[in-house]
Amino acid sequence: MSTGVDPQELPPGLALAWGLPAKTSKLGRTPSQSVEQVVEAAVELADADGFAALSMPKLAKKLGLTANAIYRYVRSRDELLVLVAETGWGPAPDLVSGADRWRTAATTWTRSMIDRCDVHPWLVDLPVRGAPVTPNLLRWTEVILESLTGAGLSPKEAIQCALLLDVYARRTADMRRDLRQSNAGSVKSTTVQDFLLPLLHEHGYPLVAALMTSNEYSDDIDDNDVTFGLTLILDGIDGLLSGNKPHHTTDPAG
Amino acid sequence: MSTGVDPQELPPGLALAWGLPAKTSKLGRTPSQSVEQVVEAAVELADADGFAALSMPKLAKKLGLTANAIYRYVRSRDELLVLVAETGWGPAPDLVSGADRWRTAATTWTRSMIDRCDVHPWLVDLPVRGAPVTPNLLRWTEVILESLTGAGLSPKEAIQCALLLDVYARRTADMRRDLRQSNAGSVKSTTVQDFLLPLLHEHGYPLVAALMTSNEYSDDIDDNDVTFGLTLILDGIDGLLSGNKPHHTTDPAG
DNA sequence: TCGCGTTTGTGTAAGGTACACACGAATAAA
DNA sequence: TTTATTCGTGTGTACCTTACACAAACGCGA
Repeated sequence: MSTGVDPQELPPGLALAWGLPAKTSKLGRTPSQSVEQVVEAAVELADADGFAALSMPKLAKKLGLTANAIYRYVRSRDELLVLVAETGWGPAPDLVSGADRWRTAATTWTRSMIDRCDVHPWLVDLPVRGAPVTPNLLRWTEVILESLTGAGLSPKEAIQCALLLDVYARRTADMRRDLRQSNAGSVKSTTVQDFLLPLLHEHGYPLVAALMTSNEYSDDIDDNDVTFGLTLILDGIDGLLSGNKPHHTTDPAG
Repeated sequence: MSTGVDPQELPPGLALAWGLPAKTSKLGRTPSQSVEQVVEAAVELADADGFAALSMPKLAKKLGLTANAIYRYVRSRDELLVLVAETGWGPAPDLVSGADRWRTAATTWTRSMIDRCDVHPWLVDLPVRGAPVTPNLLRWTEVILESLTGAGLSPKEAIQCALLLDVYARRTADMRRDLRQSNAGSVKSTTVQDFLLPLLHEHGYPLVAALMTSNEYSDDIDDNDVTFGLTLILDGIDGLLSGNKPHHTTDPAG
């Protein structure tokens, strides 16, 4: 079991995420909510109105409490966000095992991340404080590490590659969401293009201007686009595995 | 020149970033500041105390004004942030030209981004609303597109690859900063490890646990690490260019 | 069984900060 | 003088968080 570490000194959410409080005393007034219910309500709130709407007063109102009462369940808003992230990402996917199936595994993993961001678009907005420390998020890390090290990568290489896949998934989901709503601030907007295109031609941005006019600058991200970038990364990993990198071993500039 | 688009309807910062106000009338009270001075002060504020300290009241106090007065120079906080980003990233690097030098160019570009994040660590914290629309940021985009299309990539491929490099640079800088400060919340903390390690072993996270104990999970990101990931991406691009992708053309799972 | 202290949850109120706006005073050119 | 523009004061709203008092529920002793 766990050592005698004081939960108070741990980072926000760590103790709660691992179910550590272990509320033994059944004394006192029974809580109207549980931590799980609070987090669940927060998730619903973010699902409905976006990450910006996830405030303590709004959450309290949704639960029929005052803003203050929330702090009996979580110590701070940061702690709540950690738990919300843990719940939002949910359990990690099951990946196929076997050294020759690492491409399938990595693809599944990355697409699962993007899928989760489609389910909970606010996942992209959650601040990332550092390396994951909660069960679900650690499981996501564990399974991709298992696939990559199983394929022959060193632990350190595996982390680097996992990070690359993670970043790629998040950013892809982010852009896809931005383009999907396509509000007035988007580059797709005719007003923006009318303003920007003359300036681009005048100040020497031929490539950006061409992309903008051909609408390739802000088109939707479809499945093929995801596959494209993913293939590129996987090919890079593959080169790393087979050791026959096209040009060099350490110097990327050449 | 520009068309008759109403600057009011443009996204925040767009008009100001392109120097559009063109304040012709010299009537009325002379402003005590200029937009450039306001933005510069905001940059200094963020440099000194981090992105969180970049608030309108604090900025006003630094300039000897009230919070309200700032809104005479920028329409909203979002507009200020757009201009701050434009100034913070600064001018794009000059890249070597020539189809056979694209690796050098891409490497320079990526390392320049990371360098900028070392100069202004808060750049990573700035929210990204969508595709860049300001002169400096568009120049960053233009130069990398020039290198990649010059090497033989299609415009759409070039954008995808540029995005990948961009994401890699930002995330690398982000992690490096997080590890550099290495505060109590970090995984490096002994308290966290004392709490987490038994749980990891108990619940079946052998790989993460091994990495954490060997301290490879939270080590600093040195130059070799940056080179590693960059090489991987560039090798992926190289495979795209030469058309001899190791395994497949479209399906990354295979 | 009853009462009491203890423990715990909740509400009220308040402090502190931030973004943003309405209005009038101050300023300086035309 | 007229007019346009900046600036300060004051206001309003919203948010995170804490301090304090009250209310409820349980265990224990009488």
